[in-house]
Amino acid sequence: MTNTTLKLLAQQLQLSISTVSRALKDHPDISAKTKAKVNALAQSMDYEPNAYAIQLRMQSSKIFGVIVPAISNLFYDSFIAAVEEESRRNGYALMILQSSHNPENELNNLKIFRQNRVSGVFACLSTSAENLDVYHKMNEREIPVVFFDIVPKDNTFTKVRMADERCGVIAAENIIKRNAKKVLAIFGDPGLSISQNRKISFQNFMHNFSPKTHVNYINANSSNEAEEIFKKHYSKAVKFDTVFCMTDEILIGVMKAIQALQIKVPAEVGVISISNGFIPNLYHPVISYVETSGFQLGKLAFVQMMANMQTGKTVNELTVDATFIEGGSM
Amino acid sequence: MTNTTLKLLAQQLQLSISTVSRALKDHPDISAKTKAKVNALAQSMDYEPNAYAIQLRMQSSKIFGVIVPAISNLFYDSFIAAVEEESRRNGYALMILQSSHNPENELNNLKIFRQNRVSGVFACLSTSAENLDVYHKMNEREIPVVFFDIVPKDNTFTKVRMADERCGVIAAENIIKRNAKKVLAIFGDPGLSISQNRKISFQNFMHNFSPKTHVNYINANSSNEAEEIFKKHYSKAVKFDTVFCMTDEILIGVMKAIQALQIKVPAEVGVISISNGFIPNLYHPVISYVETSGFQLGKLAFVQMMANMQTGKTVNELTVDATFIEGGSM
DNA sequence: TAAATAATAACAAACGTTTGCGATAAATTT
DNA sequence: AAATTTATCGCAAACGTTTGTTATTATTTA
Repeated sequence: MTNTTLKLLAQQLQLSISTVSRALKDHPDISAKTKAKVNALAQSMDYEPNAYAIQLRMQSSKIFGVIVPAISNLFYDSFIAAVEEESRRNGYALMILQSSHNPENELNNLKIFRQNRVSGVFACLSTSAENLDVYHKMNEREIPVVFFDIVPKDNTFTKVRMADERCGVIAAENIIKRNAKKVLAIFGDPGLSISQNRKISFQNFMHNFSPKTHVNYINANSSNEAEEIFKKHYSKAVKFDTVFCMTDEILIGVMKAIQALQIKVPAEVGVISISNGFIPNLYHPVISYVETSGFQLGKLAFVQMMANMQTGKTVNELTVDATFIEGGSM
Repeated sequence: MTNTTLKLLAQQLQLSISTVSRALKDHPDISAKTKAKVNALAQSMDYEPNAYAIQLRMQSSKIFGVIVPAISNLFYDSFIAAVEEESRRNGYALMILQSSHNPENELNNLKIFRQNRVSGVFACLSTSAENLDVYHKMNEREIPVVFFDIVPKDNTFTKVRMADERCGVIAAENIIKRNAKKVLAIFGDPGLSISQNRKISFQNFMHNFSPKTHVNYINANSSNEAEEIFKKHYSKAVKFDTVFCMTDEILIGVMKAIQALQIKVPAEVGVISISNGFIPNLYHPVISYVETSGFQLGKLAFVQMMANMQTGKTVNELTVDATFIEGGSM
């Protein structure tokens, strides 16, 4: 069965296509009687306007593109959920593609976006250092790009991200408050600016406010690695009394080690992490964490997108602030 | 800056639009020399075909719609990841919308899909008993619908789902193997067919093979509820020695109770669950589980979609089999 | 009553493609 | 050399909308 079109409706009603079109949009030129007839038939033939024809005519698509490294991810999926929610409220649909941390995929995805004339794109870089030509071209074409999470250094772009520095500081504050003597701090991929920001701010704060607290700084790229690191360091003579986990991945590894070693939290070891809250709530006691919400970031990104579309080109870097969520692990 | 079009290329090259179009698609009617010129200019002006114009002309959209209750979900996000992966390999893009378990949203989403003339839709019902008219209409319009996870009873539709009965049986088998005397079995929302299938098969198997094993059947709708249930039942005189968790949610609650009560797993209580594996791997020992992979389900759904599109209408119900993954909790 | 105005609806072009068909010139065959 | 085939390319219609302009009435005004 073929789709209902304006032409079909027009034929049935012995009206012109334009009249039908205007009637459907409640145009003042059309009489109430005609409008009623048109609407009735449209309803019964369940007419749905062809979005493609509309876009072709209107030159605007009501679709946003979203690129994430992976959809199946605690952080990104909540980001997507937020953007989807807002988009739908504003009459937009989403086209979501994943880069799998591969710049080549990212390029292909952008091509698809351009072919579909998306009204804007939310992009998370697949790697930190990357060729940004495509994005510059998008800007030239007046397709707003809002970068999130992993963003380029280039300041000609609009970016939103978590307040990573604040995260580091807040974590450090709470560690100091606990009166920690020796802490194990595990950070993520040192190649990412996120890691850098969090680490440096953490380090500075620690150093200034509690210079005598001994901190071991280590990097881990997987939860397994974090688990091993924890076990290795915990076997030393002078045990650390606090562990700081920069990511959920790291926290997972650490918690496995803690359970395996049957360590009491927070009595023997205090645990603090940076997270959106899902993982910390899986344990008893609930792990205290500095909240970085993908959901909030999504909301912010959307606001920026809309601002960009209206004001032409507001270039900006906005951050969503971090807050400390008290669990029972400190 | 305006987008590059065939017309623009044609003007620059002093050729007709049709020639440019054919050159770009390597049509035999066009000379090698012309093709070269056209391709060169297209490249330098980085021409991208307008997907909307193409769809309008071709009456087919290369886009699939996906409806999930929530994107931010351990199961659905892996389903989406799989579908996205396959779609991209086959030149399709995805339009993902979430119903938030609300039939009204589901309807709106379907409307958006129709407006965008998607080539097919992957749908997860927001509630079990639901008006299927819209879906019937899609079938009439020859838009293939593949239901997944939460599927309608109606057999005129194509459905893919986990082998829920097998899940129940496998879980029961392993509980019997453990020689359990008293078990606490916590199931999810009794309104969903998933819960029913898993519960009935579990119950039957238990009853036939180990009629003397005492089983408490309880429903829980959230992890908090599961935690309370566990605590309440564990305080009784004759303690259960094994707990079965139908969902990740339930497992999470149970594990919080276990940690709070400092119960030894598997010595004091054996734990088994149904999961895609993420949550079970967060604990030490790793929880044994019957695997239900959203990723695999996604792959299967895609295969079905393609089959449907080619053969016209293959109506079928396919299931992805379940396997037992040994952790250390039994 | 004639003229002007308001109300209603139709015409037609445009958005960017694809593609059947026709046109032209060159190359080949008789 | 005339006739036919082959190689290239252009014309024009169609896909389903939106919208500026024009045409037709009916209504009001002078």
